[in-house]
Amino acid sequence: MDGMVEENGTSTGAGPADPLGSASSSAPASAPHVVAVTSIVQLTLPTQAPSAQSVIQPNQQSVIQTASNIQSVQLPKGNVILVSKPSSVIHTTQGTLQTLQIKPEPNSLVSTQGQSCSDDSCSGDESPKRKYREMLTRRPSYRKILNDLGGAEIAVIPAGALQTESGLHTLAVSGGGAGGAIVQYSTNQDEHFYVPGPMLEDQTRKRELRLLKNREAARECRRKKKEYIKCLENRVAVLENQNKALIEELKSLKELYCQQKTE
DNA sequence: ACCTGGTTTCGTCATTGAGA
DNA sequence: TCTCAATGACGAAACCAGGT
Repeated sequence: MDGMVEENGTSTGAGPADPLGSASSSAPASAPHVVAVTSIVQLTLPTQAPSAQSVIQPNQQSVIQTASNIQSVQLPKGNVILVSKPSSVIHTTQGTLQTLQIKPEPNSLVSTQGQSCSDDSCSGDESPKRKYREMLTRRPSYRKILNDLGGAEIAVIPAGALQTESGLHTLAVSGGGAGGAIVQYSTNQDEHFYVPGPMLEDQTRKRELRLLKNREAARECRRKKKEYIKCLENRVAVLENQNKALIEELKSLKELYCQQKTE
């Protein structure tokens, strides 16, 4: 899931390619697209509190990163936002369509200008992929967190483990200290083995740590995945609106053409 | 109230790719 | 080569809606 999502942009990267990435460039390239629209609204996003409605949430480790904040804009029904793309064959002149040009912030991975630095296709001093990774995933390691918490002492003996119940057997317990052996084993396949000796105790501790980390990683991964899907759904809605507007426009142009023809 | 099939959530394992 | 974070796959448990 390395694919990046850009609002109305092209999806790049080796990950799951944006299934909708080509939707905005499917218009015939031969004839310039004249839309009955009025104004172009250029919007530079302020660094204010984010809208609660935004699908793309800032300040979280997210698949979809924003430079700072994202604002949602409520438009009256029937209006459509076109995110400006220099290469687009769609041009606006007058009418009810509005174009948003979102000025990219230096660190933003979200590009609405038809270009993105979210993958290898972008040349630069540093690997964009690396930058992306650092931005998205760098956080204090769990080891560091555990150290900060004071020693990473993870208990390996569950409550009641000294009883010989449910396949859990006590062999022996030796003296305290760091090298004190935890001497238990389980006959259940899925249970962990607790075998005497500091080295194996260390192995057990490492395993617990690994499981803890992976648990957290899985949670985070699922959160990102949900966010990604949300964003895709959002894009579907945007593109559907766009499609509707284009159909309407085509209709009116046809009517206009027929009128002029009969005159 | 109980059953059942579908969905969601969570933990774990295996694998992969990047960085040291 | 080793380590580690990310993620797909899988199974188990929880949850929910509809039927009886």
